[in-house]
Amino acid sequence: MSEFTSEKAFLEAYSIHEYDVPLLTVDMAIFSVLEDQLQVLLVKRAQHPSLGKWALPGGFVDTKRDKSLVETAKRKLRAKTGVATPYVEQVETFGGPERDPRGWSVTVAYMALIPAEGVELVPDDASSEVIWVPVKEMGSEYLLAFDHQSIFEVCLERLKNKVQYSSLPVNLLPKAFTLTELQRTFEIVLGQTVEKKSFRRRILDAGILEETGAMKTGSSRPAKLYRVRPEGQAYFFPRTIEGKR
Amino acid sequence: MSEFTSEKAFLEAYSIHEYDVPLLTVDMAIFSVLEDQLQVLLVKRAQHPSLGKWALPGGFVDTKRDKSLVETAKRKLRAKTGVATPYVEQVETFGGPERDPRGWSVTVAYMALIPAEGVELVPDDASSEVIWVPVKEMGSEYLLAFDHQSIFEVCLERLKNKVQYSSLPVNLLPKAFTLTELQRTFEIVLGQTVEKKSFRRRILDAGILEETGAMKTGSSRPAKLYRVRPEGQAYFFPRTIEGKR
DNA sequence: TCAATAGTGTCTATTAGACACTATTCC
DNA sequence: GGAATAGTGTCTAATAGACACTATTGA
Repeated sequence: MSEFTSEKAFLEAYSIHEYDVPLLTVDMAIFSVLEDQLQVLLVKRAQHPSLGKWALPGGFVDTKRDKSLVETAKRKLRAKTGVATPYVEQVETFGGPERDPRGWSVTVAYMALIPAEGVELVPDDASSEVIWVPVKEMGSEYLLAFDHQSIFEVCLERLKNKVQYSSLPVNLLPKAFTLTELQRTFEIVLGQTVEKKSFRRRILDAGILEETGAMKTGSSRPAKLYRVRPEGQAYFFPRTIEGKR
Repeated sequence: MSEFTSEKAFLEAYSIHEYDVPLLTVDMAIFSVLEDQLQVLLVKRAQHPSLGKWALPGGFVDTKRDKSLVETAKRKLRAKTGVATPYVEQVETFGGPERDPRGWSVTVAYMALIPAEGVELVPDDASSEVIWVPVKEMGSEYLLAFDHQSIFEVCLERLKNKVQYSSLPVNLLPKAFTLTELQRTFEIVLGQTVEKKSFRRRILDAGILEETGAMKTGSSRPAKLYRVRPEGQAYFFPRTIEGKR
């Protein structure tokens, strides 16, 4: 049993600095679709360790300001992209003695989906450059710091998997979009074509969209513009997209 | 840019104790089926804070011994139950300034599924009692320390959700079992009955089981005994269990 | 009128649910 | 033979894929 008789006495004597605690960071894979490709945001580190290497954006919890881990993630994302209302989802937490040269460390990995339009990438103290990189070029062109390559891969896998049975990709598009644009976005993330009628039935029957009333004109026949219903950010379908038989 | 010219100089001067780092723990919801009920393992805390309160088992990472977070989780589980090869899955990481009186803290929550038979619950330094509690009694009978009630609820929700489309419940049974026993286990976790033929088709067509060759006798007509194929621990079905139309 | 894209009608294949049926054991 | 449980045959309903079809615009 404890040597302290009351919890109050225990807490007054408690100092976290007496223990060998792991380092804790939050990192994120921020995805968007630009130029008909799924891309991920990378920063060039302006600080030790791994100064000058590419990495996923992230950093320490600000225990003075952040009220939760997702707040830390959103704060980092807003600093880099200016986007205030991203779709953010916790993916997995990684920990071990070897992943950071400073010692036993833990990182809580998030993925975020944001629309590409209107985003302006801004470097800060922690990063000298901020860029979009097509996910197809990851692993070969860009060598990431720490274990960020494998964190990225886990986030990408989660995204690709979830697209099979959820409406997540709506978060990659601007507020109003056509069904064809939405289908194209699904196809880009899935890496495979989708049958038009099935896709439209699936999305429309799910009831996650509503017509804006406006039309998108320009090419040929105008298309209806839709927006996401307030609660439609993450609908889960009872079946996965099955693809060709 | 950094005031250090080399990463080596930076690391030599680095001390984690100069920073205001969050506390990090690992907690887990260990599930099993006993007496035809889904139950979760609770411990009575033998240490401050919240000494004497019920809690999910867990604790600090041992930076000397643990090579990863899941190792920490498995070590805690083995200490309480003696089970060496549980099904363990990371669920979510929670963090915030209010969840622990010692300050900004983070816990990585895992859930585990273990067969009930042959498990002997053993208290240790950190826990004066270790018990199984039916999940139906959680929230009313047992008030948990910290934010463990909500962590438990998230783990339970993950489990119930995943049973809809995966073969996870096979991990709640002993090595050999009949299809009726497996069906009953699914029903207990789902909280709803399942149609026999549909269930058998689903499981058998998935190819995750193999016959042991032995039969279970005792009541009336003997039933074939099955075991999980090596890679069958977590099969994902393309559709969810839909229940009555 | 033609090209291009939006959007629909409808058939087929697959699979989960329903449920009655048969099979094998113990008593 | 009857109770009890294991296990099957087979029809129906729901839905995703296939794909040809129609609709509406600009040039």
